[in-house]
Amino acid sequence: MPELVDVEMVRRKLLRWMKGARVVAVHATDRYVLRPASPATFRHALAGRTVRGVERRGKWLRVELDGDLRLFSHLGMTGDWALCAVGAPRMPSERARLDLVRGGAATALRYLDPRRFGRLVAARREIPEWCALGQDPLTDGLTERSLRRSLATSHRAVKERLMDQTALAGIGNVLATEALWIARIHPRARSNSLTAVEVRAIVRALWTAIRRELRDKPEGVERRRAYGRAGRSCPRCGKTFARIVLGGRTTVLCRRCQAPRHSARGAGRA
DNA sequence: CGGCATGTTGCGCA
DNA sequence: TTGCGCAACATGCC
Repeated sequence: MPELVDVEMVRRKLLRWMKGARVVAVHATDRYVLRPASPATFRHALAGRTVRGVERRGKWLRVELDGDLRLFSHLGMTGDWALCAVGAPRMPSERARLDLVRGGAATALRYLDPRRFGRLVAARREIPEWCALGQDPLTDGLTERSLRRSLATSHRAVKERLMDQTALAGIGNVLATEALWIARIHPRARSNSLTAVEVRAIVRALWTAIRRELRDKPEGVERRRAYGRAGRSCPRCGKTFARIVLGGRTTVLCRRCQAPRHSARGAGRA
């Protein structure tokens, strides 16, 4: 469930469910998801507090509560928040639960995460992971100028740079793969070798991909053009999509549309 | 059974 | 010191 757009959807529903509500009880027993805090510390920090708002930067959520407390939530690969009835039986993938009261009505929210790559952190100040995040396209904006600056300072593969959360926050494998296909840029192209025209194409492609996911969620999966389509044909030119591994992550590309730019010195293989 | 997965971190080796 | 590949983390699905 975990890229900028998915996390933004979770933020919106959390805001709807939590804003103005008071946390009356906390059930949290999964030490792994709460790491390194103990469940007791976590419960104690949250109990009795009222939710003021829910923010997001990149793939991190920050629930603001009174008394200057913040609940940070990262969904990892399979995390999600869901509404349930107070006292509902625990689900196998349930890692934490907050019982809430708002205007006399009692509800509960549970954090579900079968794979447990996610994290929950209650803290009185910002956490390092949050502070290290780069610009978030939706909350901070994303322009040709800002992306050019961020790409120019790295010679790593452009796809890895786009997914570097300290450079640009929220871009994951889906958005990076989609955007580079739309922009017709080879994922292994050196970040700082891109021309102004190419950077502009990536900015536009990122917005196209983000907008498409925002609009189509959650059925939009089938509308993806490159991600998850290795072995099928490129909707633009018909050539079979190739699959490579870049930075340890599966990367799908069209070798015709996304051919490496020719370099006199003989540039990258892929 | 093996392979793969929307994420992050840490280790060992250039 | 920096950068990169790779394994690990824990679990489900095909």
